[in-house]
Formats: sequence, structure tokens, C-alpha cells
Amino acid sequence: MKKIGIIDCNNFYVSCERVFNPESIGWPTVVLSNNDGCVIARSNEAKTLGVKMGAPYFKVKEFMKEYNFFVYSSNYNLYGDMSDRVMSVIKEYANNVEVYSIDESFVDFSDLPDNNFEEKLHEIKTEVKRRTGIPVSIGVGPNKTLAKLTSSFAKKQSGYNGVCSYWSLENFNVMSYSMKIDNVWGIGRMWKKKLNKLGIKSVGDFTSLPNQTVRSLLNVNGLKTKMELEGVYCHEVKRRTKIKKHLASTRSFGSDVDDLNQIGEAMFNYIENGVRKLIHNKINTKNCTIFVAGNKHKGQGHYNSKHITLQEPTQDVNDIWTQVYPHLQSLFNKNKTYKKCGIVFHELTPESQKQLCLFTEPLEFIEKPINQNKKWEMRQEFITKRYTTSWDDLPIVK
DNA sequence: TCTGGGGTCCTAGGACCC
DNA sequence: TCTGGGGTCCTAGGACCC
Repeated sequence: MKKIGIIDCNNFYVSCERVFNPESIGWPTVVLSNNDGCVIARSNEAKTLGVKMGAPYFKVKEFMKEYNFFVYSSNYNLYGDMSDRVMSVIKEYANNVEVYSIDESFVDFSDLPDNNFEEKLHEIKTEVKRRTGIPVSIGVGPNKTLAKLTSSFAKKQSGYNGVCSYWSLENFNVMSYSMKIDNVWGIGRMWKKKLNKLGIKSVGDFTSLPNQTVRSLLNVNGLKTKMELEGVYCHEVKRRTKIKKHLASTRSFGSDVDDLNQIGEAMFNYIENGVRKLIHNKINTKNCTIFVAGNKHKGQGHYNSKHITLQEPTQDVNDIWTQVYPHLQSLFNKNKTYKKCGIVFHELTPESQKQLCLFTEPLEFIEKPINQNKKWEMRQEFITKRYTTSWDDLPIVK
């Protein structure tokens, strides 16, 4: 039988901030999304005080003041770098590591011997903490779904000390009737609703459904989830290939925008940001989609997008901008107010595979728009320094 | 005043082909 | 009244994830 693990950083963004701002340890702490819009990471203290994931900051601001919260704007340079450090420690312990998101990895531990298995997991947990300052939880089971489920026990029940194994659970089948179905990886809001309608509330209820019912109610993914809950190995652990299917760069504006020049400057910046990622991943894009959108929270749900095929695979800002801008002009409606825009690159190919195209017409580059008052720029009131990725921001040891 | 950003996969339906 | 039977490819939309 396979031994699959999930290693998950606890309250990751908060933990990153705390490595460099230890004065916040023990106090309720949150990290806000871009634009300081909503809460995207919470310390345990913040969770205990009832702050919800995704809570709009302006609604909880006063409450947080009252309870002496530490509040940080998100700092992805820092988190990305801390993530790399955590993952590289994990990779010392296993060959097959799938970096699943910025704060978690699936790991195939099948090669580890059964005796001392859990001790080994505790060792990994301790070593990650020692070398990066980031606390992690580990769940293991015969597949990803059960590993995820047990990792939630590792996190919530202190008795496990951060490591929980499916094989150490007594009588999983009985327990499964007291586990809520929406705690399962792969069952989201909509599917929960569908299942609840049929009276399916627990993991046990779900696994007692016939496969056919699950397949037609949900889709093959729902069926895979059911089978994994029953111990079958369906979702492979695979090292991620570098090449994604698409790559996006989008942002909400700091304030409303109704001026093409503002949107243009924003789009130019997002293209620059996206191109930085293309270059980092050593890939070109052959076509892209641009979009502009209103503020749906204000009932302005307008959305307009355009798919654009580029002359040739590229990772050049001016190249892309020049081909995109005329379409941006035609998407823009001067009678509307915008809150967001962005670009998604498709058909990503390795830069080494670029075919030279002899017959492309030389482009006449279009100038980048510049505004004095950048209404589109995002708000980041509580940003911390890039302690690990910028020489200027290195912490000083006294 | 004020509500994130970036991914994956599946399915249904239309266009088009023979 | 009544209009074949397969394919493939593409796209939009919807579900999921973090």
C-alpha cells in the first residue's frame, strides 16, 4: 500500500511574518489580500476570536483595533521565498514531492520503512521548523484525500502534536459518520449543497452511496473522491512540470477608474508583472486574453474580454503591449467605471523551442501611458519588508 | 470610503467534417 | 408531420483547489 503524506504550513503567511516580527507571537494576527481588501491568513488567536477567512477588512477593522491585532499587508516576495526554503528541506527526505501550493506539498513516503515511520515524520516537522522558522502539520494515509483528512486532525487536535497517520486511527468507518462531508478535499460549496439535499451529511453517508449515483450527481472527480475515502489510490503524486497551462496577472484597482489612460497604465504594469513570471519560468506565450471589469460588489458586473493571437511566441513587454493596446481601447467604454483588469497568457512554450518566424512585420511600439495620480495602484498600508529577497531589506542583527 | 489572485479539470453544446 | 450517424475540436461555464 502507498504511504502518501501532505505537509502543510500552519497559518503560512502569518507564520512568515512572525519569523521577522516575533513581537506579534501570542497576539491575534492577520494578513490581508492585495489592496488590503480582505483577510487571507489568520493566526490561531485570530481564529479563536472568530475572524473569518475572507472577511472584508473594512468590516473588521474596528474590532481588530479593540483586540490589539497585528495586521499585515500581503508580501508575496517574502512568502514565495520562504516557501522555497520549506520545500527544499522537505525534498531532502523524499524523491517524489509534489509542490501543490505555496504552503503545502504532497509527498510519496512509500519507500520509508514501516517501523519508525511516525518518528521520521516528527523529525521532518522539527527540521523544517528549525531551519525555516515555519511550523508545519503532517497527515499521512493511503492516498491524497485521506492524507488531507488526517492532516486536519493533526492541526485541530493538539494531542497529535502536528502529525497524524490514517493507520493510527481506530475504527475509521465508525468515525466517518461524525466527519462532515464538506471537510473533505474535493467537496466544495455546491457539491455539499447537492449532497445535503439528499440527506448526505457525513463522510460515512457519502461512501455508502452507490458509485453510479456519485458519478452522475457529481462527476468523475466526485467519484474519485469517494473511492479515495474508501482507501483506493486515484490521484497520483507527481512532481509538477514547470510549464503551466496558462499564467495570469490581474489586479483590482485601489480606487474606481473611468479613464483609459489609467487602465492602460495598469495593464502595462500587469503585463510587466506577467512577463517577469514568463522569464522566470523560461517560457514564451503565443496568445493571451485581456479583460476589464467593473466592481461587482457595487452592482457593476460589466465584464469585457478579448482573445488575442500574438505574431510569434514572446516574453517581451513592449511586443505584447503594442499588440494588446488597440484591443484594450476597443474594450474600454468611457461611460463605465472599472475596478479591475488583467491579462492571461496561453499557449506557453519553453523559450528553447521558439521557432524563428521570418516574415513577421516589425512592430511600431506604442508608448506606455503614465499618470501623475495613479488611481489604479493598490493600497498596501501594512506592508513589511522583503527580508529574504532584497539586500536593502535585510534584517539587522544587533 | 472599503470585498484577492491564481490555478486545475470536466462537461455540454456548437461548428465543422466525412 | 417526417430531415443520418459518427467523429473531432473548441469554447464557455461551472465546479473544485490554495
